[in-house]
Order: sequence, then C-alpha cells, then structure tokens
Amino acid sequence: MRKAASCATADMDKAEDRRCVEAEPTQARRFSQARTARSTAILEDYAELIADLTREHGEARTTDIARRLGVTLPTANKSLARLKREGLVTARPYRGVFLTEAGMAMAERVRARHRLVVDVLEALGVPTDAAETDAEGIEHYISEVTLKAFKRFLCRE
Amino acid sequence: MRKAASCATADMDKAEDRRCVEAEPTQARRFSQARTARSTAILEDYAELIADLTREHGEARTTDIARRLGVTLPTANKSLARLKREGLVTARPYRGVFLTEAGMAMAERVRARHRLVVDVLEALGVPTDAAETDAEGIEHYISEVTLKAFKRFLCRE
DNA sequence: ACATGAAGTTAGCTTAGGCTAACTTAAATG
DNA sequence: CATTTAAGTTAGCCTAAGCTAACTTCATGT
Repeated sequence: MRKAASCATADMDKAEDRRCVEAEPTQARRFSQARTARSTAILEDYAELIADLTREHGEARTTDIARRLGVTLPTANKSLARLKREGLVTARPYRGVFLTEAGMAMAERVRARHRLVVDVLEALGVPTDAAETDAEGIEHYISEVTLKAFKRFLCRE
Repeated sequence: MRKAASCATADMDKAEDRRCVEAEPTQARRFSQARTARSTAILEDYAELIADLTREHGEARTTDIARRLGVTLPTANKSLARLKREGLVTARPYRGVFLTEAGMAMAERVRARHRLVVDVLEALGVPTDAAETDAEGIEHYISEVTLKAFKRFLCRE
C-alpha cells in the first residue's frame, strides 16, 4: 500500500492527530448538510414564489412561475411535478397551482427567513439589490441556530 | 385566452404596475445567478479541499477527498473528472490530484471567502460549529459587493 | 361559434452528481 | 517475493433540473 498519507503519522503531535482524525466526519457531515439543503432549495423557491403570485394575482399560473424563475415552461412543469409528489402543491391539468398546508407552511417559513437574511445583509452595509440577489442563494443554507442569532443581532441594532 | 392574470391590469395603479412589470426580469436574473453559483459550488468545494489536503499532507488523494466530502470514491472520481475538464486540476491515473494555477487561484479565493463568512457569522453571534456548517453552504452565493461589505463590517467592529 | 394564439403538457435529449458492483493497480507485510 | 488489502477505475444505474420540439387544451375576440 501507498505510504500512509493519513493524519495519524508518528511524527505528529497528539493535538494535531486528534484534530485531523476528527476533521473527516465533521467536515463530511457539513458537506452532507449542504447537499441536503441544496436539494430542497428549489422546492423552497417554488413554494415561496407560488405564495407570492397567489397573493399578488389571486392565483399561481405555471407560465408566471416559469417567467419569474427564468426557466422554460416545461422545466417549471417538471419541477412542479416534484412539488406535487412531495405533497407541497396540488394542481389539476390546465388549472392553476395551489399550495397545500405543508406548502404554505414552507412558503411562510421561507418568506420570513428571506426577509431576515436581506435585513441582516443590509444591516451589514450590503446594498439592497446585492442583498436581494445574494439572499436568493444564501437563504437555503441558514440553520435555525443562525436564524436566531440573526434575530438577536437585528434587535440590538 | 384565460383572463389576464398578468400584472398590468387596468385597475392597478401605476406604481404597482411598474413594480410588477419589473419584478419578472429582475427576479429571473436573481434566480439565474443562484443557479450559476450552484453549479460552481462543487468545483469550489473540491478546489478548497484539495488545497487543504495538500497543505496538511503534502498531497491530495482521491480517497481522502471522498472521505472528507462524505461521498463514495467513484463519486469523487467523477467530480474530479469535471475539475480536470475545466482545467482546475491535473491527475495521472493512480497518482494524486494537483491543482493547476487556475485551481490554486480558485482555492485561495474560496478559502479567504470562507474565512470571512465564518468570521462574520461569529461576529453576529452564531456559535462556531453552526457558523462553519452554514458557511459551507452560504459561501458560494456571496457576491463581490457583499464580500466588501463584510470586510468593512469586520474592520469597524 | 369558431379560429387563433397563448398556456399547458408530453416526449425525449443533456449534464451533473449521487450510488453499487466489479475490476485493476499499487503498496505493505508476512 | 508473493500475497493480501487498500486505492483507484470503469461501467452502469438513478434522480434532478435544464433544454427543444411537437402536440393538446383553453379562452378570447371577431
């Protein structure tokens, strides 16, 4: 076998040894969480957008969803199929799209989180447009713990 | 055609009209940017990790990369093929992986950004572990403008 | 009332990132 | 030095999200 490139080589001191040995599972867990978040990011975007459109227009149409997301109609359609499968929306063919209870809950949670992220970014001096743009990517990766910290930070501003 | 659910209905005032009409391209652009960032996120993770491993062990082995990322060896292998294709790493079969100039530049940029994001989160009161975990997802969506704002914020702390 | 054009759907292709199974290569050790 | 075991590779499968092309449904305006 190839020369041990593993952390635990004899000439390393105990501290570094320990640090290295624990780096793997910890980091793997973090990446894994990011992957999970990535896979729900799209669901969250759709839920939030459907709630917005419903509020603005009284209904959420697939065309409007596609336009706002900047994707084609078939792409939106396919993604909506996933949301249906996961019980977040209901839709009958050629009719609009409606959030289920679960979908509304997700939308509400996401909306609040989005607002919070934008507010924090602006509080940190990020201009509005950049804050909105970056929030669109960032928001899906904010844990509950971080959310709470953000709230506290804004309060004592 | 179905009743116009578009923004520009007669009974809307000019302000809302304008807001709505501009919402589509703006929001579409934001989502599109998030999608772009998402597609480079993995490249950035690999580049950063390869740099770390090289610094720690003098080489970056596919097994270590896979273990740290929490994916299987074939998955890491396939992703590394993409990094090769995009000119970020070089690798000869059964030998380690090495960053190209471009790869090192990316790794350095990503490392600095990661540090900055963690520091900002901690400054906002997020505990270290959550800060590290969330940063792993967040970092890929931070624009240059936001990065600058973060730096300014940390300075005047 | 029907023609037309927009909205929606379906089929099928691509890329990406996961996985397992099976195989090959390399290196450490008896 | 031969064997065993770890590392790396290849093949092939799956799901997701993007696309275009082609088709169907719907609703509006003449």
